[in-house]
Amino acid sequence: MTRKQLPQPDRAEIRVEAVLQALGEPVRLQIVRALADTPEGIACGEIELPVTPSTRAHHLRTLREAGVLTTHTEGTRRISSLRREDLDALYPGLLTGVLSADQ
Amino acid sequence: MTRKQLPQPDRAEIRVEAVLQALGEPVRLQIVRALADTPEGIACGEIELPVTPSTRAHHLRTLREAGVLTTHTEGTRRISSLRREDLDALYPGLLTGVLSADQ
DNA sequence: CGAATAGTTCGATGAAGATCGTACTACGAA
DNA sequence: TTCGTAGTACGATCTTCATCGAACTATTCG
Repeated sequence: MTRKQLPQPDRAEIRVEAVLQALGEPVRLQIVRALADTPEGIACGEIELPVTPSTRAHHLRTLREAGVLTTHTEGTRRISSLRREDLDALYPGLLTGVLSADQ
Repeated sequence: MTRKQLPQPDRAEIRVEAVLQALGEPVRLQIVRALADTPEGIACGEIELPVTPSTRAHHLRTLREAGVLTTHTEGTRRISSLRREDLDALYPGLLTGVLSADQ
């Protein structure tokens, strides 16, 4: 079982504009909410989304490049999880606040 | 001196996607940072911004319609201030987190 | 190996939105 | 009432980006 970390920005490279812009898109926010429910990470394809696989890949890349989530391969699957520790360190309260929004 | 509140969404009407999208634009984030420094509100024109007045008006409208700030007239001037109380109630920690980002 | 599975990349398209200049409105001062 | 100031509204333009289908990569399984 191959296991590899996909490229992502270091904590110091994360920019708040990119994070906010990434979170400000409905589909991506839906992804983030799904990840928040499963701290151990989840395979991209298992999140139910109203878009095609290619669009899904685009959004996951955007979130990863913004520093919101981290992804590693596990065989043919890609497991993503929130970079909660980094985000909480950089912007304490932000993630909690976003996720506290009812629906 | 005329004084009038400009139309804005009720607290219950504020949507987190709109807030995040509004905050995820560099010029608008600059506006929000400026407002955070002056709780008593500030005239739009006094915020130094790298855009023309019409673009500035566009961004202020976007922020107002998203529920991020409130604006009232004071003579010919329009004073804006953050809707900190509403945002903190809806998304506790969000604003603090965003503003804690260094630059 | 070959087939199946999970997911990406690329190019095209259409929609959203950031920007500007110009024309306009509202208010206060003279 | 006329002028100046503060700011908005509108229309045009240009850029960004969400979306898709099709082709591709990588990995596991038989």
